[in-house]
Amino acid sequence: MDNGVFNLIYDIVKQIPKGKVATYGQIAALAGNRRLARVVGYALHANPDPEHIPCHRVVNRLGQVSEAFAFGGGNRQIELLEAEGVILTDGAVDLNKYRWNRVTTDFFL
DNA sequence: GGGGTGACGCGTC
DNA sequence: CGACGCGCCACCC
Repeated sequence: MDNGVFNLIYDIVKQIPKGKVATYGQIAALAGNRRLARVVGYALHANPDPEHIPCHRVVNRLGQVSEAFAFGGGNRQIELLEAEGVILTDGAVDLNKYRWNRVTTDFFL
């Protein structure tokens, strides 16, 4: 079943609330090791369920979206984020404000 | 079955 | 301050 971290990554990405963004390292850290960031990127790259996996809410530690975003093609990711209320500055979001804190979210929950 | 790469992050030179 | 390599896991050839 979830023998791999892959499945876990999908589960975490699905938990990202609307209007917030998470970094690959953040997800990787929740998955077990922040070094798994590469696997996170690969997992999103596979994106077997884009309708349930908001990969567009996942950005790198710089808050910038991947230019190699093959999810719909082009900067589609940016438009999706703005549609959720996330302001993008030069293709990057303010992680200080939009970074999804699972701990904080859990605190509010 | 083995080797190389990748939508990243961080440490070190 | 800038550039390079390493580490991790999974998938492709």
